[in-house]
Amino acid sequence: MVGTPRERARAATMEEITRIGRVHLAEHGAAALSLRAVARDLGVVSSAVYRYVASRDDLLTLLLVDAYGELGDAVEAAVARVPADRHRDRFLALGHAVRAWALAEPSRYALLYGAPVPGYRAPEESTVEPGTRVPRTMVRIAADALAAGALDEPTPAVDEPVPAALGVGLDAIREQFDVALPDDLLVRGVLAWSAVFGCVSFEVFGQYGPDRLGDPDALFERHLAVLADDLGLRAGG
Amino acid sequence: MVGTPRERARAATMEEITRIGRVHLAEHGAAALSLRAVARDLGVVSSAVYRYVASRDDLLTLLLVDAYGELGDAVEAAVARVPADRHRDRFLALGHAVRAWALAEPSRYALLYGAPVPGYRAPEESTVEPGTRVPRTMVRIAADALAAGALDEPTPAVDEPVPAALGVGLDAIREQFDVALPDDLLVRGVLAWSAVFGCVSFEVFGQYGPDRLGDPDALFERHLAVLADDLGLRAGG
DNA sequence: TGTACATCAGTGAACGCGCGTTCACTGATGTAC
DNA sequence: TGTACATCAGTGAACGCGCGTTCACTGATGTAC
Repeated sequence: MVGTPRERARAATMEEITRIGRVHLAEHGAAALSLRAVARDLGVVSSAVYRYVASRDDLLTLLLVDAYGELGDAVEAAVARVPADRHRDRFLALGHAVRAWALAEPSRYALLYGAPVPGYRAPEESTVEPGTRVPRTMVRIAADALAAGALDEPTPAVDEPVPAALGVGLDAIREQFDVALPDDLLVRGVLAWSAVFGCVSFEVFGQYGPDRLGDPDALFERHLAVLADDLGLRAGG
Repeated sequence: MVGTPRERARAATMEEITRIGRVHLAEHGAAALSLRAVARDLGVVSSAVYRYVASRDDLLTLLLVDAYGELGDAVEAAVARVPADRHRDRFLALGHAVRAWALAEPSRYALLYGAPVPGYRAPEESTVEPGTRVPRTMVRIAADALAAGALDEPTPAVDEPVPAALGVGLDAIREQFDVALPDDLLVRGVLAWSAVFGCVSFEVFGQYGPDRLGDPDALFERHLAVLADDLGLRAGG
């Protein structure tokens, strides 16, 4: 109970708009998200929504940040539930959390990781930070494992060092996430990151076909295990 | 020059519709694809398009099959350009071809591998076959390598055999693609498949952020190398 | 070869719909003196 | 404590737009005799 009654009413309406937006996203997808429909469900004339949201794109941004936040919360909570020295289990927990959230919220997942909404550009300033929470968590897990000496040295895929141009990109990651990981490991981390989301997207978006390869749980479990191996994460450590 | 003039005119118009549809897909995305807009570009009144296409969904299916076909052609041609006994290079060629097509045709790629278009269900009978050409090609590469004794035995990620329910799904793949691959290898194949598309989707859909990690070419190259290793594909064999 | 008929591409008007956004407005809630 | 004023949520009408789909129609192209 903070702020004046008016402020509280405003905050409540704001939350209600977010809630309704989530539902519409789930039912009709991002491209069909409409201010008028949200207004209808809010029980208010369409122009009234402009008191809360500057435009349709603004509403999309709101929902984008909301979804990134929820996914980020879910992933961080799942990882935190695992003891800090069980690095492989932390990685597996991250993967499971991403998949569970995506299966529970397919349309919001699609908003984040499907094709970009045509004609919409997410504003970087409000979107980059919430959008990097998952990769940040993953890089952190790898860095912790490395620091604890719990990482196997994987057979390098290529003997040559990474090209200079790629090295610059990797430096940016190290700086942004404040970790010190060698090039090869960082590249493997990026692969694990995109591979996890690749598997999840294939499952959520129906690429495995109508019969879904029989047992999606077991399939994902095995995939995570291979990716953990690629990172050098030992069982039990 | 086959068929009556009328039939040829019809085929030409059909192709023109497909061409215009591709352009609209590229410019506005699948959700905004509209029969009326296609009619406008075709220089014809909107109802005339119904002579060629039963509905908007029908047009989407047409474009879906068209895109799958073009991607399939590109991938198969790229793989065929590599000598049949250079299995790893064939796999790399597949990956490069997928990525090149996706970067050249981001909206059509999004139609195939982004989130499903809300409210649209692809008819299986016309869509499954063209949609499985890439995984079929990949499984074939692995099977050829195995048959030629050119596959390293990878360290198994898990010692236990795959669960029965997953085994059933794998049997279905073996039957559909007419290959005999052991469970573990097949699971790795599915991972490589979804990981390749995961990497490509991240790049095409902008998940790597505005600076794109510096050198996307080199990054993808390394990722492909790791995935090839995971399949046991030896360099040069 | 010529005529009667069938096929089919394309027209134009209409149906009912939903959309984002602006604008002048009413009336309730809050604030300063 | 009471009054004058400012703030702000919500109204209702309007703008101009695009959409999918149906329907009765015209007129050209093809076909059977």
